This record gives sequence, structure tokens and C-alpha cells, in this order.
Amino acid sequence: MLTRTTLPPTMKAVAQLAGVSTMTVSRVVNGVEVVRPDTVARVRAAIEQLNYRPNTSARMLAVQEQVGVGVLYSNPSGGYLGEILVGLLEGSGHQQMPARVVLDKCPPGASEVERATELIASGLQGLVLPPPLSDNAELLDAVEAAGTPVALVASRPPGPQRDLVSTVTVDDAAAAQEMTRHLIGLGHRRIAFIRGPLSQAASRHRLEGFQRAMAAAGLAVAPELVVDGDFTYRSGLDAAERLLAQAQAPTAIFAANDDMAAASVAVAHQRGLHVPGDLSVVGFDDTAIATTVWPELTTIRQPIAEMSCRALQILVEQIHDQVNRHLISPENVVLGHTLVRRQSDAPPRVRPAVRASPSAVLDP
Amino acid sequence: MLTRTTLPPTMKAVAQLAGVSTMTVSRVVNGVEVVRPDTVARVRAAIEQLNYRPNTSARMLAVQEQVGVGVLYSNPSGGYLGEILVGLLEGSGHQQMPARVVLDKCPPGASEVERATELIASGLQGLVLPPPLSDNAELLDAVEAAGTPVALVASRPPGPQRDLVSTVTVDDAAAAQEMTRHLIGLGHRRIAFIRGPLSQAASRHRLEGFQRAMAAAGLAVAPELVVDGDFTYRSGLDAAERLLAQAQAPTAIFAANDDMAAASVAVAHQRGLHVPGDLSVVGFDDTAIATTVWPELTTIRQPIAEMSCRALQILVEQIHDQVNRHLISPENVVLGHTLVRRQSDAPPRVRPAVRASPSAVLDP
DNA sequence: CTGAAAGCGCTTACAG
DNA sequence: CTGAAAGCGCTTACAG
Repeated sequence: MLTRTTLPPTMKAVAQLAGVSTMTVSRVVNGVEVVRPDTVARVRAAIEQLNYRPNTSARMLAVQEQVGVGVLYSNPSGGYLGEILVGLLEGSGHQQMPARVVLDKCPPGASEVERATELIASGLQGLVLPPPLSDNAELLDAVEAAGTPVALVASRPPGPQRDLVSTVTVDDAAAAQEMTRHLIGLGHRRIAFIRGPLSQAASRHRLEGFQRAMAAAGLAVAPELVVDGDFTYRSGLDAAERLLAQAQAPTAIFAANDDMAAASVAVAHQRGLHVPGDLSVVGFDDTAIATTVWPELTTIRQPIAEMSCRALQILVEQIHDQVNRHLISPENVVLGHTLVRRQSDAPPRVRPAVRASPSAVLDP
Repeated sequence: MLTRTTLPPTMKAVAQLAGVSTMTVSRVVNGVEVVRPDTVARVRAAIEQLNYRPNTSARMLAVQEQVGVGVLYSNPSGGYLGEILVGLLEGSGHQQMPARVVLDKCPPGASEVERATELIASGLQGLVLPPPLSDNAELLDAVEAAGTPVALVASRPPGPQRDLVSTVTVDDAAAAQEMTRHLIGLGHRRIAFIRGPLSQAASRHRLEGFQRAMAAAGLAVAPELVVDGDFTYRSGLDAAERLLAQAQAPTAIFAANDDMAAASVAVAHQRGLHVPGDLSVVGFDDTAIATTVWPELTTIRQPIAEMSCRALQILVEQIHDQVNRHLISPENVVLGHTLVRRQSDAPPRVRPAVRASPSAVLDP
């Protein structure tokens, strides 16, 4: 059934069928604006009919331009890296100008700046940076100094817009706000928050979203209910321990990522608390651990694969423009998130005796 | 410092420097045996001096052969997929004939056979299959019927050698045996084993290794100490629960993968047991969860990235041979594993009153 | 054992 | 607005 002997259609075939030269087909394929509309239509039809796809090898050879981007990572936070790679692979394949993507792991000891410089020196023209490297200002300085465009995935550091730094994120603050509102909607009032490292923009935004939702509901955030974590499971263990040891323990914990949320579930179980009966626990990211752990975690889904795919796209475009001496301008793409409800959240078992004030309207 | 204006050296440049034609350079690069040794040496020197690297686009265009392999996966067991992709990316880049790699996720409902057939029909000439798809005999039948070479990662199903099916694995049985011996060496006698799904060859091999080590040490394996799991965290929870509820609970649990080991740790904590003080827990695979959980898991490290890299290599070679009408023969590569000792294992707190018989020599 | 010629599928100047 | 010519870097026959 599978005839591999049939060679794929070429530009010449399309040209013949459309009654034009290959040059014109090339113009249509590349979206050059000068072609007459009816000619464009004829060529498009021929392309469709033949199911023509440009041969990327030929294209790359002809344009004398090979695009390569490096992905520098450290601390592949669990499922994160996997999803990033999925997106990259999808992106690098289904593209006009496919990019060679080179992975590089930056070991804990190594200098990140040095590593990035080496990557650039090895002939790569762009860099994708996932957290936590995305929040390393020194690194961004160095890469920018080398004139190399960068795309940050899942983090948008503060400060003035840099000329070569694009970002692809979700609205972390809005998402955290939504999740907090969800918990409040279930009836929770004493809600604890486990922060991520404040060195990462995403962590700060998530905290902001939490605070905003609490304030909007007229709920005070007791200082002892906001504790530090560093996105590791281990830190989540410590944080949850501190939280649940309190005299007036929270009825819900919102952890700034899934690893720390999973750790909170473990601590709750250790203390004989039922999740979500005695304690609701929610996370952020929807990485593998969210569905590994039991009960499965209610969390915010970031479309990581899509994000890294977009990051690659942006980079490839910019590299292309840069080669052609066009001015390039950075993009800041914000993709949509989703609150994924699973089994780790429920109304608090015991309604607080003192109701929230009537002014605490949840949804105006 | 970075001069991007310098164009990379071409075959012509090498030919000129070596005083030969480009044809001869091509022969040397491709390892064609007919070239005179001293000519080869001269060309090699020129290649070295110029730091010449063949232009893959030109090569692919000229040979009219584009290699594409599909990776079909379902149930990306946590960190597994990430590591597989890392290996694939490394492999697809650093190769003579770089391969286009296309990812395809097979959703729970979808027919795996159908999916694979589509991938092949879409122009891919080889398939990489991670578990559990690697153990689907029906799938292998179908792919083989289509004449497409396959490489299985981390699983070697039983039965006669198939003509088109290669495997890259570790020696699961030997690794499990080693881990069991390690526990015995620490002084454990009542060692429980949580099995993986018996439909997967790797599961069966790990169980065999466990049994072999126990038998070799003259230890009986109580039937109630071998329980079923399906490699999910959830199943590990149930299994550990059953194990630890027993009157004479085990002093160590060996789970056939890390997810189930992590679940065992959670159950132990829930029951107030200290790990590893009261209970040792060890896993298999060394996926992300092994270092996420606390205490970090002692486990067997499989070099997954390297395995998938090799799988890709094998496939690319075979596709190449197939195109050239050579007969292809499947390979079965066994890579080395490592016992990674971390914090989840220790000698049993209470030495059993009855020592093992003197004949229970652990290391002959 | 080695090389000159033609071609892979596309694009970049240049004409018209 | 469209096309004929030359070339990207490599390889496949074919000579010698």
C-alpha cells in the first residue's frame, strides 16, 4: 500500500501544472507580494493538487543560510524540559525554515555566561532559555552583547525591554489570581501560599496574583501563611511542615509550583490529614508530578510545548531578519492558561464561624 | 569577536588544499575504500586544517534521500520522554546523515497500529518505540508488515528475533539482581518486591533478577511479599499499603520503578515509619522523581538519553542500507547500568533474631 | 585509483 | 509582473 518509489512533487512540476516558471512558484511559496492575484491563485491550486511541499534541503542550500538555535538549560525541573523539547521538535519540523536545534545542559558548577558564549561561538545564531536561566540578567547582558537574539520561555524578567530578548509566557499573575479566587469560591478563607524563589519573575507574579485575589475578596493575608520555597519538592516539605504546625492551620495551600504542592500533600498525609477533605492543595504548571501523585493535583496548566514552539519560531524569524540586515524587534507573547481541576481541592470541612464580611464579593 | 561573515569551508577548498578533486574528498569523507592511503592522509590533513564539515543540506539534496524517523509514544512515564528526546536531539545533530525526527503522541483511546501506519504513510522510514508501546506485539507485527525498521528503547520483548526490530536496553535482570544483593548486603532478609506490569518484558526481567538474587542468598521469597503494580504512583500506593499492613512487614521494599518507590515512601511516612531508618525503599530507572522526593531514592540508573541516541543511530543506518538494497540485520545493544546510592536505604533497624544460614554467602 | 560533467531543488541577481 | 541563466555544495554515473 505504501509506495515509496513515488518521488515527491517538485517546484518544476507545480510550475508546469500552473503554466508558469519555477521562479513564480518560488515567489508564491515565499509570499513575495508582486505576483498577480490570479497567477497566485493558479499556483496555489497546483500546489494543493500536487500536495507540494518545498524541499528544505534545496532551500537551505540555495539561500546559503542555515539557522541553528541553542537551548541552554540547567535544573530541568522535572517534566518541564521534556515538554519544552516536544514543542521544539514540533516547531523545528513544521516550519518554513527548519532550524537545527542544539541542546546544552549547563551543569551546576559551570559558568552560564561562559557556556552561552561557547554555544554562540560554535555557530548558533539564537538561544532559547527556560527558567531559571531566563532570569539571569548577567547572562542576558552577555548574550545581547554578542548580538544574539534570545527567546525566554515562561518568564518575563522586569526592567526595560531589551532589544534582543523576546518572551513567551502565560499571565502568571492572572492565573494565580484565578486559582485563588477558585479556592475562595469553594469557601476557603485561611489560604496559605508557598512562594517560589523571588529571583524568578514568574514566582513574583504568582505571588502578586494571590495577593490581589485575596485583597479583592476582602481577605487579609496573614503573614505566617506566606512561606518561602525554591520550587523543589524538598523545600515544599519544609514549607508545608511550617504551615501545618501552626495553631490555626490553613484549610488550603496554594503552592507556586506542582513539586511543592505534591510535597504539601505528602506532609498532610504524614500528619494524618485527608486531602482534600481536611486540606485542599493546589499547584501550578501541570507538570508530570501533578498527575503522578495521589490525589491528582488541581493546578494551572501552562502550554509549555506550545510556548517553546513559539519561542523557536520567533527566534528563527529574527535570525532571518538579522541576516538580511533588517532591524529586528523583540516580541512578548502571552499565551492562555487553564485551571485544571482534579482531586486535590474541595470546600473546607469546617466552615469558619466568622463569615467573611458581606462586602467580600467574589465576582463583581 | 564572533566573525559570522566568514563562510564555512567547502569541499572545493579542501580539494584545492590537498591537491585533489572534490570527488576524492567526497570519497574520503564517506569512507569509500578505494582511495590510496597517502591520498587519504593528505585529504584528512586538509580537512583538519580547514576544520571542514560537510554541508548536510547539499548532501541530502544530492543523494535524494531524506531520512525521517518517527517516535511514537503513549504514557510518557514522567521524566522518561524528556530524556529520550534529549538523546534523540543529540543523536540527530551529531550525525553523518542527520535525521528528521517527528514526534507523535498516541492518545489513550487511539489505535496504536493505526497511528503507526499513518506515520509510516506520511513518509517516515523508521520508528522509535519507547515502553509501553515497545511491548505491543500487534504493533510490531504491523510495522514489520509495512517493511519499516523499528528500534525499541528499554525493552526487549521475548520470542524469536524479528527481522526489522532492533533493541537498546540495559540488562534489567542483572541490575535488579545487583540491587537485591545490595539490600541483602545491608542485612535485609524480608525484602518485598513491587512488580511492574507483566506485559512488559522489562518488568519480568526485573522480577527475575530479584528472585535470582534472593535464591542465590538462600533466602525464601514469601509470596505475600511480591505484589503487583503497574508502574504508576497510584498503584505503588496500593501495593505499599498492602505490604506494610502485614503482620510481619518487610524491612525493605524494592519497587520495579521510581514512581512506585516514591509512592512507597509516601505510604511509609503516612504510617509514621522513617525511611530509611524503619524501612528501606529502592527504585529503578533514576527518573526525575527519584531526586524530587525526599529522601532521595537509591535506584538503578538507565542511560536513557544514550539509549535513544543509539536507537536513532541504528535506525538511520538501517534505513540507509535498506534504500541501497542491502540486507539489514537487527541489532540488540545492551548498555551498562549503575546502582546509584542515595538516602533511601540503610541496614534494617532490628536485626532478625534468626540469622540467615551460614550457607547464605552473598558474594562467592 | 582518480577526475570532468551533469544534476539534485531551490534561490539570487539580472533582464525584459 | 514574469522568466532564463547561473549557482548553492554535494553526489551519481561514467570515463580513463
